[in-house]
Amino acid sequence: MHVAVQRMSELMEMLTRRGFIWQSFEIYGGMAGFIDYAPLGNNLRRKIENIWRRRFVVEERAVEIDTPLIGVEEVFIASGHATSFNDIAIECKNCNRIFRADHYIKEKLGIEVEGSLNAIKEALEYYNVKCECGGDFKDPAPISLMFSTSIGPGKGRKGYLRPETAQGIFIDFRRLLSYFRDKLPFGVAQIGRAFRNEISPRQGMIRLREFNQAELEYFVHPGEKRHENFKKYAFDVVRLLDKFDVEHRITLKEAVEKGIIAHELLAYFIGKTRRFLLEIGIKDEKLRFRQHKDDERAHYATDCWDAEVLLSIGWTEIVGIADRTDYDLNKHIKHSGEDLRVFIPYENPIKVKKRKAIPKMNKIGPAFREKAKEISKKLSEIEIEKDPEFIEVKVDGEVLRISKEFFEIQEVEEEVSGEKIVPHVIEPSFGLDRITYSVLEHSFDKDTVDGEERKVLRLKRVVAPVEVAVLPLLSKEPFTTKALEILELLQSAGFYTEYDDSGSIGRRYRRYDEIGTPFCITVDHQTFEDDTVTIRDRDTTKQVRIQISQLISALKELLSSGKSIEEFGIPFR
RNA sequence: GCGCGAGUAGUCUAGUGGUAGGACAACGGCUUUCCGAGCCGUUAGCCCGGGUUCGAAUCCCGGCUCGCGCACCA
Repeated sequence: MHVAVQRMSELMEMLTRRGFIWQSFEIYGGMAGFIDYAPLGNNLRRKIENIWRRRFVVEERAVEIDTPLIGVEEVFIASGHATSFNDIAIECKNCNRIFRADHYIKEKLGIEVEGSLNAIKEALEYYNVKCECGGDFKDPAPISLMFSTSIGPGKGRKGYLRPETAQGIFIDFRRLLSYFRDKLPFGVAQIGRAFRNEISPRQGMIRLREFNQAELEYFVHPGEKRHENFKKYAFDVVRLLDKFDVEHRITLKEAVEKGIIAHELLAYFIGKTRRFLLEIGIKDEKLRFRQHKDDERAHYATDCWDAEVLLSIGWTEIVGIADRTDYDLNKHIKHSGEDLRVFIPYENPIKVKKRKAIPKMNKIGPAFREKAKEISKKLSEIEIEKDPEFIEVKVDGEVLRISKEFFEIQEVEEEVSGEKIVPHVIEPSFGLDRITYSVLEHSFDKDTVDGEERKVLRLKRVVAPVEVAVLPLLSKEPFTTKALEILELLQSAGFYTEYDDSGSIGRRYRRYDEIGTPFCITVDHQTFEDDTVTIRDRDTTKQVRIQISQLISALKELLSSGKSIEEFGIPFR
């Protein structure tokens, strides 16, 4: 562990010095839980985001949207965050320890108590609950994990900074459904900031108060939790830690068949997530998927698997893949009164015989006047079993007893062409800051070149924040002008480049090794004889000579593949 | 939020009440210079606020940040 911590502080030092990550508000003393993405870190995160987009949006029947960071209070009352994010805490006057009140009461007294402030106050008084140390508790008080604000001038309307991006998607569900022409399954992604007022943010980029999420909400028919592309990952061997702490190294197909993973769709996203993480540079041997224990799952999830990576601080969650079922949509149906169900047509419409009450409008009209329309509507909806003397209907909250003179019972044949269901949602939710940090830690390396220690960031080429550095061998004419010409050529082709003519060539190579630049182009004496430059590979430090005219196509191919530079030129030196 | 420890230049670090020093980095120059070479020069620092004292980087109090432990992590 000691070595790991040492490594981490070395890495953090480099990340600050070279411009990946900076402490926010530094000149005003800083504030825990906030970081600035410096130039290189920003670029790295963006590249990771873009690959995520390709894998989780472009390759799926999915779209990406962008909704406000501030949400009105109603959203979080509906989602449950306003209550579950307001845990009640109790603090001991004597030993100053803080507990979550409902957990503490359950543990000590074995009683389930409602999470409200009043209920907890009563319980504490009634049972005269004391701290483990014997001390008295202070009055219980809520700790809100959501940042609150007010919208508009004066008192305004209460709002919160969103604690997850997901709610914005659920709220737009009706619009999204019609965008997808009323057909399941479909996915909706959102990449953006979320906010949690953590009590004690720690460990640099790992627990932030403002952080970046990439979430996909994948809506499916509850009976069809499958994916047509599951076969792509079915035989991938994954490391699973199930809810009983049993470790498995098995194929996803087997895991589904044995019931370790609840269904194929979750397994699909586990497989897809794993491939994505490997693609951006997470080490397979430091990656596992851990199933949430029954008492650990969030208020909304049934089965939930976290992707965890091994970092210097231990196993750390970087992705959560949860089956949120119909929890969120049902909540919003209830609170907003909107119908967020999806109509699923049957393959063949079914004919059903039903006994129904046919309203006699000529009687109902005069008797009930303005309520008549509503009453007849309610009557028609009800299925009748026997011949009743009366039927009760609820109109504007009032229960009316409609006697049989107002309707007649008939057997009707209705054609049912489908049913309305609330779709379930599978949510892969990615913590981009943690992922970015994990990629950095898994790439941070040292080796020996010509007997000297070298720091090298072995980033995958596809995520490298600087893709190619252009270096004149000597910091003078005509090398500099030629190098600047090549720089411009590469910039206009869209590469992320750096130009550097400061210090000896060896020193410059080390600079770009340290920030993970995969390739260096060097303009040397021979450049002026045959229009070639050298390309140097970061990992091997080998060089090949290549025609300047072929540089762009060679770099494009090199950066999007794992190919060796030796396929693109003649070895040099 | 509690407890323990720490905070000096971009980075790392010496300095325990009396002029704040070094290494590396960065920048400029010299050197026919392909893997952190050398030489000369330059830039640059006591986390913030208050107190004690003739005098505070140093002692005391408070805050902030970082690390560790506890708690928290929907």
